[in-house]
Amino acid sequence: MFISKTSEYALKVLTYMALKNATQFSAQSLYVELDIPKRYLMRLLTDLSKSGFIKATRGRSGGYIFARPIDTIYFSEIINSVEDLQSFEGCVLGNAVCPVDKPCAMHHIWEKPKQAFLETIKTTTLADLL
Amino acid sequence: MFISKTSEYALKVLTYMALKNATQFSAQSLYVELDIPKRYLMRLLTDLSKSGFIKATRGRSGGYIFARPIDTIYFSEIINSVEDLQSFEGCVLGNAVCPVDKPCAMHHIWEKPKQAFLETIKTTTLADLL
DNA sequence: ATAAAATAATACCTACAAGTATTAATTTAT
DNA sequence: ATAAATTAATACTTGTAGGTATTATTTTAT
Ligand code: FES
Ligand code: FES
Repeated sequence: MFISKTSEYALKVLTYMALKNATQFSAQSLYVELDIPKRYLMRLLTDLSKSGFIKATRGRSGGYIFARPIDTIYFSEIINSVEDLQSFEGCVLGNAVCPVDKPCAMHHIWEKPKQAFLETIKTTTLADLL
Repeated sequence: MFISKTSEYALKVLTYMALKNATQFSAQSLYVELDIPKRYLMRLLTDLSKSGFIKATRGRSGGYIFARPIDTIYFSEIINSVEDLQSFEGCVLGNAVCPVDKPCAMHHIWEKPKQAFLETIKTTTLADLL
């Protein structure tokens, strides 16, 4: 499972845009390139727009462009905008946070993969794809 | 998100049993210890039983015991019994597998956390908790 | 024998993520 | 001005993981 389908879509869209280096992307053009249900994609684009990653211009020759320099957009921020990143920080056996005094049975074993994941998404930006 | 709630429950049950070192566990006793909805837990226990991790004995003084030595039970096997481990092996951007010739934009970045996760669950058994 | 205490099977319900449909608003080419 | 091409808003539908309810089966203490 790892991340939600919507996170997957969001990453797909933004990584595509980051690599393609076009000035503007219409929902239609993204739809034909990426394998995401059209209407779902369109709503996602508005969401990503509201979240401040991209900027929409409406109307006949409209579309989306990045709203910020891509070296300021961390993967953690993208994922966090469509699902709760907190669920990754917490305990794998369900505690809201890892209690420092009394960690769960899996705490130690879980530490490495958990940190690898969090560190990767927190220290990597879209620009690192280039 | 990481793993499903059901995986979480399965791990919770089996790690608890592995550490507790009692000869037998009733559904009731597991219910009062672990924070899992009772009926859901009961169904899960039958599932874990069918999967061969534990063995049920019915009747008045029944309950569950491990069906195999716990140093043969890998976390990967537990998770795989309640959700599809394949979804972790595949591409983070949705391809069924990572195409060796043409990996996706995130493939390189994703490699480390992905391997950390898979390696941990594939090389660790319940006995390693002791 | 019978009742109690346990697991098993089956069916149903619920909440939420994922997906779809419809209509509105905005911009620009003509 | 008008129509076309785009994004935005809102509401609805679907699929499925998670959770509940009911009844059946099995075993053992009495
Ligand atoms: S306490 Fe459970 S993972 Fe840290
Ligand atoms: S091809 Fe996407 S993660 Fe490997």
